[in-house]
Amino acid sequence: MSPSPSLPLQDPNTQIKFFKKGTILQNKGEVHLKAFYIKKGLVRSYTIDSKGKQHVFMFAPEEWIIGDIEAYQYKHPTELFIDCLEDTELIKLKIDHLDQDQLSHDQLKKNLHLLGRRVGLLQRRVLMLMSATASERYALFLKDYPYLPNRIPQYMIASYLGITPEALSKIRSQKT
Amino acid sequence: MSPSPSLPLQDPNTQIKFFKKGTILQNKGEVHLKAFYIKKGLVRSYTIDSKGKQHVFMFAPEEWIIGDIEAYQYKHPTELFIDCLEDTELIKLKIDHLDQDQLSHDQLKKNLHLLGRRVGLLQRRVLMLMSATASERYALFLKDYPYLPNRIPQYMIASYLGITPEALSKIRSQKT
DNA sequence: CGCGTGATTGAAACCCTTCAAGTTTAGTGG
DNA sequence: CCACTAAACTTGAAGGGTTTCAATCACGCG
Repeated sequence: MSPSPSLPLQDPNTQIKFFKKGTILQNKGEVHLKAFYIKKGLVRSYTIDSKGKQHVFMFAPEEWIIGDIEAYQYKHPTELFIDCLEDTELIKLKIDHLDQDQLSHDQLKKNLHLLGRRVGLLQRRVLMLMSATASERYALFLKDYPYLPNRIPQYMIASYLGITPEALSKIRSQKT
Repeated sequence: MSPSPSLPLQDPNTQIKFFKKGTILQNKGEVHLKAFYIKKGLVRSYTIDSKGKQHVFMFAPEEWIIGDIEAYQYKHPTELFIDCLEDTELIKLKIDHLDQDQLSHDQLKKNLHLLGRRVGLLQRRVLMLMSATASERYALFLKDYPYLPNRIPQYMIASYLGITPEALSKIRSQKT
């Protein structure tokens, strides 16, 4: 799984901003949605369900874009928190630049390509969540994102995979 | 969850085709991918995993588009079967028309909108699969697609929800 | 050094699956 | 239109993979 193509959605006069590890970039319930292009560092989006449990929706390392397209599309407050897992350097994007009129033909095509890749990733994820056991999920994660595990605490990986930290720990100990 | 916007991706000289219930429109492993705009009827995509189990990826009733964007984006043979659950009237689309050069500005925008909605749906689905119990999943399905249950066999709904037909049957008997 | 966060390990509980049988429904041909 | 057969749904018992809960361990950092 390769990263997103280079910098679509870009507003010519946006500037790079820096945030320290732990900074919350977006809170659940916000209406003015944001999207971020990550230049350096690592960002995560997650939700907290009705039972108070966290679920990691995605990780965004260098060259990825993160945001809540669902909330934007369906015009409701976001379900997603977004925060920095490392000191991060990013570009703030306006999510509604996705399909605005003034965008050039080329920019539209770039955005299309970007969304297409996102759809592809999500399709894989859905099929994975429906068919794979806990240890299969972890194996797939290692294969798709070999460079990520050492940058992310295991309990967050477990959350991304839809299993508990304890289950992941046991899987890892068996695999030796 | 409302249907897709009216007919993007359209090739002016494509024509409507008719298929009988049970017709397979696309087989797993195919390389020349197809996409379909459903005018009337009901179509489904599904995969068969390494253990031989079926998993319904999506249902496409009237005004929806169905295809394997993942396989198209990442240039590999499709994992998805596509077949008709009812007698169906559809328009065959070329999936690589998504971002082709000759498309007009307006068509590109329509396609962007379409993909945006798809991303939104998939995001909801992922979070649902990670956080919801079997009976919560069924409740969400009824809420999002109230018009579908009486057109689809229950074992396929169960498959879409990532649970067994038996589990769904028991949930339904309790909810009385 | 000590505290806090994250990882590990084990036992019990649980939800869902699996397997099997029986029942209902739908489709088809006579 | 009925009879027959296959498909779909239901129901129950047993089993299993994960979760939950709790305790312990490891480690980085002030």
